[in-house]
Amino acid sequence: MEDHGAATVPPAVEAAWGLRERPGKGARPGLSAERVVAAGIAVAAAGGLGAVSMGKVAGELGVSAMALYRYVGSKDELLVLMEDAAYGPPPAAPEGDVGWRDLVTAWARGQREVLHRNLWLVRMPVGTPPLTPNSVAWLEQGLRALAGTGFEEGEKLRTLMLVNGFVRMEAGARADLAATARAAGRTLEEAAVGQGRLLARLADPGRFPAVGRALASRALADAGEPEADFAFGLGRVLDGIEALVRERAHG
Amino acid sequence: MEDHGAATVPPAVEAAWGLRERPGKGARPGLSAERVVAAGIAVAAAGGLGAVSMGKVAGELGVSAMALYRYVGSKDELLVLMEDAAYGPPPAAPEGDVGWRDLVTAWARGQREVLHRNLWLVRMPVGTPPLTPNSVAWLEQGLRALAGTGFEEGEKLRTLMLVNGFVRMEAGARADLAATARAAGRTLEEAAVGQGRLLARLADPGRFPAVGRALASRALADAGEPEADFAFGLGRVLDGIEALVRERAHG
DNA sequence: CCCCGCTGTTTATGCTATACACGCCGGTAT
DNA sequence: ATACCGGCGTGTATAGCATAAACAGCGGGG
Repeated sequence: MEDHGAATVPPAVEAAWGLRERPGKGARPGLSAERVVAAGIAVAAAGGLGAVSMGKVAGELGVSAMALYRYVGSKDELLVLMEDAAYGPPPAAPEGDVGWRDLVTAWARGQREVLHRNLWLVRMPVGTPPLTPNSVAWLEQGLRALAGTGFEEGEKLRTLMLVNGFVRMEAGARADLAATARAAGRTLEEAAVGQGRLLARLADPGRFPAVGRALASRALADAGEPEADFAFGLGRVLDGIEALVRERAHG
Repeated sequence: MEDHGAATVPPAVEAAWGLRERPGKGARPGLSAERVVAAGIAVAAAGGLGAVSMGKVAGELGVSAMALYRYVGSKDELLVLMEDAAYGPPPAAPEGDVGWRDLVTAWARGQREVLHRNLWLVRMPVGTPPLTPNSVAWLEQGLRALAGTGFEEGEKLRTLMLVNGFVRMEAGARADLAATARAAGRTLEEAAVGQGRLLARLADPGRFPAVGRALASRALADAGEPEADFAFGLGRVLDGIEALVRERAHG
């Protein structure tokens, strides 16, 4: 059992890659890891990530809480499997003669769509780097999108980190705004305006003149436009990448 | 008590701005919100954010758990106050005739330093948009840094979101790597290499050729260099901003 | 002077993850 | 055909969590 240097595989990762051995000796399982994960996703979709408890998930399946532990090693493992299942495989890359910019845009929008479909993903606590099958598939897709840039491999990885980070941040901000809006029973734009008014009440314009100026403009209402937020940020990021691409190609 | 449209102020926010009324009628308090928050930060610094429980924090102060509720309305409120206190006021902007790029760089590095000083901040669940005093002060500083760009106010806000998102993401990735490294008792670089070897074992190079290529290069070892990661990402973001600055100035 | 209100505490409730031991069932070896 | 054993789902138990509710003491304002 020489481990000497190789990191141990987390059980959750082994499960996701389907490396669980099924001895086929005893009684047939009445459940499956897939059904447990699906039930977990259902609970999260209905009540948010905070509503995911082993008891609730088990209730969804008409089963006792402890039964789940035959299929997932722990709650954390369940969450990792839920994340992997929710992402799913990346969408097919755009066909035809498209440049890296379109490919990366599609990659980012695909992730954004996933996060929008299941908002609980945004609140998922970050654990290990991507090691589950679909995460690797997304990484593969991203690396392919950058194939035409002439970047070194390390630069590609860092670039994807940057894009992914932006997508997650934007989705998080939107989820926050949506949550406060729902709590107050208002629309997204009303919530954004309310946040601005609240900030204006708390922040002394003498001490915070720049903040006061930003509040005086209708900037916060604009910030409630999620599509514009996303397009702006992604545009900046892509412009920054493009600058490096040009430098590599010409210099 | 007309609320008509103005969002209600979360108690945590009121507390942070020091708007709590002290009736001064009964017995003198033996504690203070500041001491509770400081104890919470101490617990988080020692055992991570997961170790922060009302009981542990109270124990740090030699007091019963319920006593804390005289000073913080809930655990969530305590976390918000901890976050605000940990960020503290932003550092002074660089003196002299420096451009927006240097100012934004200092702003980003300041945040990075805060996150590095208290790693638990990275795991902090995101709640409402920034409404606490120090958050507003950082926002003020960021807006001032962008004063020379000619951006509209909304563009400034979105730009700061972008930069802040990158800083948080990079810190999160580094914290993850550090956690796995510590769990395995290895250095950061060894952990990065271990992750790569693990990925290589799981991901079939036939299905994931681009990932295989990235692994074949020493890219993952490079990715273990946090300073290079940060500089690369921030450089891309700033280049993207600069492209828009030039467009605004010239067009 | 007295009492009200604020202090910290004790107690209790309900929820959480999960270790442990059990009864059961059915495929497999005999 | 039969016995058995390993995987299955369950019931019970523990420890930790946030927080509601009721309580004892003390000190300054009426």
